[in-house]
Amino acid sequence: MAEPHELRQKGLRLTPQRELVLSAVRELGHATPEEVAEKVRRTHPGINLSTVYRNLETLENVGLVQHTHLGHGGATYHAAEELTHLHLVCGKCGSVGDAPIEVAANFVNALADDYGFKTDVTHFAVYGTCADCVLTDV
Amino acid sequence: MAEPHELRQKGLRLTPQRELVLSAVRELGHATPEEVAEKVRRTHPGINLSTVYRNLETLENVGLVQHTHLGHGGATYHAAEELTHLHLVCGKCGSVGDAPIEVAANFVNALADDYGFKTDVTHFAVYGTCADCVLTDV
DNA sequence: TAGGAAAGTGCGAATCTCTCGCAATTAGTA
DNA sequence: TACTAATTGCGAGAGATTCGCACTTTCCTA
Repeated sequence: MAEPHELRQKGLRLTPQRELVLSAVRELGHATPEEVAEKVRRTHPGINLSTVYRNLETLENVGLVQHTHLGHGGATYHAAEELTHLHLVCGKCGSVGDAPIEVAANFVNALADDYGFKTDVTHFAVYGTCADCVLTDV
Repeated sequence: MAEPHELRQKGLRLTPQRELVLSAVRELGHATPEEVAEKVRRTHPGINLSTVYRNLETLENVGLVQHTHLGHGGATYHAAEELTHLHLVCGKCGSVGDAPIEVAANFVNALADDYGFKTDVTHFAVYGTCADCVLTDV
């Protein structure tokens, strides 16, 4: 136990709520703040929604989690170490698929070369129609 | 004047509000519902915000306008015929640049070939850092 | 061309999501 | 152990969108 907790290494105080929020994000994979709160409440019923929002923001500032936009309005959070894929959101069925970021490598390079734009492909989802719905489509 | 109005062709009733919303979207290029309402109110002060929302949705259903997500929460609306470019949103300065959809052609094809996913590149913005901010960046 | 059904509008209330202020609590430090 | 600053809980508040409902308007039909 000589090594400091990862949260402490980032200069954050170690509170039960903070740890719970972080582990909830890690366990859930994709999660909205609301879902994180719900998950945390299973073991810690008293936790406040504001606290969840604030901790997600704090954890994002130190790089432990990141958010992406999968649709409509709400952001969804991921553990930073899992953000190695992009999201394929289907507009018909609402499913969220994954694809390795390498698929977008050429696209990212083209934007960098032609526009000097440095793209973060994981921040927004890729919207469209999934394979199943393309087939089902009338 | 023998040919029916484009709204009627789509099976919609022709109301002044509807026409105003549609032409506002066309004139504005990118616009949030709030901006559309503001624009319409210059000539038709009484129009209700609910009506704007409802008409945007209706017009989207018949394919005359489309919405995209440029950031945070709010959707922005475009006339369908103008959606020929993708949006490069800078996370630092908030600027929104354009790029022709052709830049994404390979990317779109790769997703189609590998995952059967039919991508609508214009629906979500492409997030990253614009050329100016990349230079300015420390 | 008048009459009426159905679509559309205005209005206000209700939701949902997220942010803020403030007082009480707690972690980490000396 | 005592102190200070960070953190939490809670309730209020802001912004965006949706909904119900009564009234109005469009457009089809006789």
